[in-house]
Amino acid sequence: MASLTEGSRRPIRLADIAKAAGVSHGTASNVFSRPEIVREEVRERVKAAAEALGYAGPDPKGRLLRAGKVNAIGVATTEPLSYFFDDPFARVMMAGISEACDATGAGIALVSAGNEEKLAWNIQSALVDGFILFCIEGGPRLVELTRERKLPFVALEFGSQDDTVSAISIDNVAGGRLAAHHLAVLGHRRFAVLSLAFADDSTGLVSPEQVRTAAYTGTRDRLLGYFEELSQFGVDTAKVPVYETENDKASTRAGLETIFASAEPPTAILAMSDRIAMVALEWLNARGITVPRDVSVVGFDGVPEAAICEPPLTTIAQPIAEIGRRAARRILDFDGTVRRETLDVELVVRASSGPPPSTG
Amino acid sequence: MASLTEGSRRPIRLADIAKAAGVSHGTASNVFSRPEIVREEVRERVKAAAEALGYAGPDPKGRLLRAGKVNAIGVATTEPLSYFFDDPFARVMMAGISEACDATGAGIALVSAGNEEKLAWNIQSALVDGFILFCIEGGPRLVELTRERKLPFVALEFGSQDDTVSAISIDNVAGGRLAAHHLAVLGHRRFAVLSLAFADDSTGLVSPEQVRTAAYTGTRDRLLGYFEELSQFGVDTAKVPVYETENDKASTRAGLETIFASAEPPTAILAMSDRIAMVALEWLNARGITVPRDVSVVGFDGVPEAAICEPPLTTIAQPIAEIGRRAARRILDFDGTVRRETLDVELVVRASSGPPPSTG
DNA sequence: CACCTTCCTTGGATCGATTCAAATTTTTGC
DNA sequence: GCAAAAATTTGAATCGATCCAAGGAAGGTG
Repeated sequence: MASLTEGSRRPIRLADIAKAAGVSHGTASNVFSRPEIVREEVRERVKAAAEALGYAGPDPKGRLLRAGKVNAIGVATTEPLSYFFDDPFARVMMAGISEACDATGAGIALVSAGNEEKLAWNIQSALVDGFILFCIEGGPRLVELTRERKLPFVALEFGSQDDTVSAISIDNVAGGRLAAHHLAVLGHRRFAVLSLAFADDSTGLVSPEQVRTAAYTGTRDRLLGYFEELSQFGVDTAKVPVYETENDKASTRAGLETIFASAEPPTAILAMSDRIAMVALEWLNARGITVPRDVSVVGFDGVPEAAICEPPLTTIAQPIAEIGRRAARRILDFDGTVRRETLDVELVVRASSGPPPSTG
Repeated sequence: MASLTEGSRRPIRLADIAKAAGVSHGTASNVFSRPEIVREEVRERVKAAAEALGYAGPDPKGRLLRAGKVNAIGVATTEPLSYFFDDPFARVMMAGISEACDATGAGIALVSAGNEEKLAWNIQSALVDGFILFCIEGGPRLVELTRERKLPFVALEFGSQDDTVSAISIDNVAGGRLAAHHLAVLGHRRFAVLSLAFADDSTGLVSPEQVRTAAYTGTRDRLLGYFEELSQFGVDTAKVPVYETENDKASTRAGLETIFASAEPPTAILAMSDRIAMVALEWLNARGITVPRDVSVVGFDGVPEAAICEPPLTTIAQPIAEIGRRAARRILDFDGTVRRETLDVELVVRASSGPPPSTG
C-alpha cells in the first residue's frame, strides 16, 4: 500500500484552515489553543475544515518560536549517548530527572556526540530551555561549551572549584571519612586506595604532588576524607598506595596487580566508585582471596548493582536520584541565580566489609 | 561596557548584531551559517560585534522554523519516562537507537506521560521529525495518538495486525517453536506456559477462546509457536496450562502457584519474557525446586540480565539493539513507505534447561 | 574605456504559529 | 428601543532565523 506522500503536497498550515473555514488566523489559532473563547458554531466549522484538509494540528515548530519556551531540558555528556542507558549511576540519575520532568510535563533531550566539534554543535542547536551536565569526563570543556549557549545549566559530578558554575554535588570529604572510619573501626590498618582520575589522561600510582595539583577536586576530596580519618587512627597515609584508575575493568585490574604485588598487601580497599569496587570483588574472588574474610572492600556511589553483587557491597551512598530531581528542578524553576549545592552521603554497610584477618 | 546585567533583559538577536556591525541581517546570518562566503574583514567585524554584545549564536528556535527539520527523533511509550532507564529490554533497545542517532548526529527526545491526556499533548508538541513507538502496553492507542501528528513513525513490539502501521517486529511463531523444540528434544512432555497479555486487563489461566480472540497477536503467535512444535512431539496442548501474567513479579508468582498446585506439575516452563522467566527462577529456587534438575525454564527476549542470573537462562534472543538501530534509520531516512519488517530470533542455550528428571 | 566576470552584500519573503489592541457583533438592562 | 456591557473576531505585529533573486563593487580582458 502506498503512503501519505501524495504528490508534492506541502503540509497544511493553520492559515489554510482559516481560509477554508472563512475565519481569520487569529480565530483559527484560538480554536486550537483556547477553544473556550470561540463561539461553538465557528469552532465546529474550523474543526470540520481541519478534518477535511487533514490538518495535523498546530505545528509545535511555529508555536515554539512564538512562545520562546521549549519546555524540555537537555542532558549532556561527553560520553556516547548509550552511556545514559548503560551506566548504573547515570540510569538512577536519569530516573530522578525523569521524575521531576514527568511532574511538570517537561521533555528530556539527550545530548552527546562522538567528537568535540559535533558535541559543540549539538549543544548549540539543542532545543531546550536549559542543560544538566554530566561532567564525568571533560567537565570543564563541557561547561565551557554550554556556557556559550547562555541558557541556565547545572553541572553534576563537577570536580572543579569554579564558583561561577551552578552545580549540585555531594560532600566528598565526608564520604571519604565515612568509608575510612568504618574500616578503621573494624580494625584495619593496612589500606590501599583505588581512585578515580585526579587529572586527564593519567593513571597508575599517584604521588602527593599529583594529589595537591589535582584537576578533579572531587577525587581529591574523597582521598582527603580517607586520609584525614585514617590519620586519626594512626595510619601513616604516606604509605597508603593510591592507584588512579580510569573507572574501568582494565585499569582497575592493573591497579590491583600493583597493589597486591606488595610485600604487605592491604587488608582493606577503599574504592572511589562502586564500579571499581565491583571489579575488585571479581578480581579478588578470581584470585581466591575471600571478601571480607581476607580483604574488605568499600565502594562509593551506592548504585543498585552494589546491593546485589557477590558479596553485596559496603558503600558510600549518594542520593543519586535526588541529585537528578534537584538538578531538573533547578532548570525548570530557574531563578537566575548561580548556586553550588552539596548533599550528604550515607554509609551503607553490607557484606563486603568485616574485621581484618587476625594476624595470628 | 556592555555587561550581562544590562537593564533590558531581552536576549540579543541576530538583527542586533547586524545593526551593530553595520551589515544586513542576511550577511550576519551568513557569518554564522556559511562563513566562507563572507569577506574576512566583514566576518571579523560581525564576530566582534557578536562578542561585544554577548550574542549566544543563532537561536536554534529560529533556524528550526525555517529549516523545517528538527533533526531529532522521539521515542514514545505509555510507560513512565523512567521505563527507558529501568527496563533491560528498553535499555538495549535505546542503546541501538542511540547508536544510529549518534552516527547521523540526530538527537533523541523521550516522550511519555502519566495520563493519556498529557501523553496526547506531549506527542502533539514534541519537537521531532518522527517517532519510535514502544508499544508494550496500550499500543493501538499510542499509534492512534501518533498518527494524528502526521509524522513518520515506527511501532516496536506492536502486537496487532494493522497493516497501515510501519513496524519492526520479530518472528514470534518461530521463536515459540525454537523454545518448545529445544525442551521437547531434551525429553520434556509436561509443560506450562507463563504468558504475556493476550488482551488488556486480563490475567489468570487462559482459555482457547481467549487465545483465538487475542488482541495482542505477538503473545498469540508465541503461544502458537509453542503449541505447533509441542504437537509435533505428541504433546496434547489442550492440557498445557497457559497462565497470563502482567510481566511482573506478583502475577508471575500467582501463575506459578496455580501451575504447581496441579497433580502433575510441569517439568518445563515456557516463559514469554526473560523477566517472567527470572521471576520463575527465583520462585522455584525459594521452593527448593532445582533448575534445571527438577524443572527447566526457557525465557524470551535475550536481555543481558538473562546471561548473568542464577542459573543463566536459556532464552530466545531477539536482536534487540538491531531492532532499535533499524527503527531509528527508518525515521532518519524516511522514504514515505509503510513497511512491516520481521527479524529472526535465535535460541540461546544456557544452564536453565536440561533433560527432565527421570521418572524412576 | 566599455564590458564581462566574479565575488559579496542587500533586503524582502518565508517558515507556522501566537498575541493583543481594536473593531464588530451580541446581550443585557431598563 | 437604545445605550452600555460583554462576547467574539479580526488582522497586523512578532518570535528569530535562513534563503535567494537582484544589486554593486572589484578585478580582468580586448
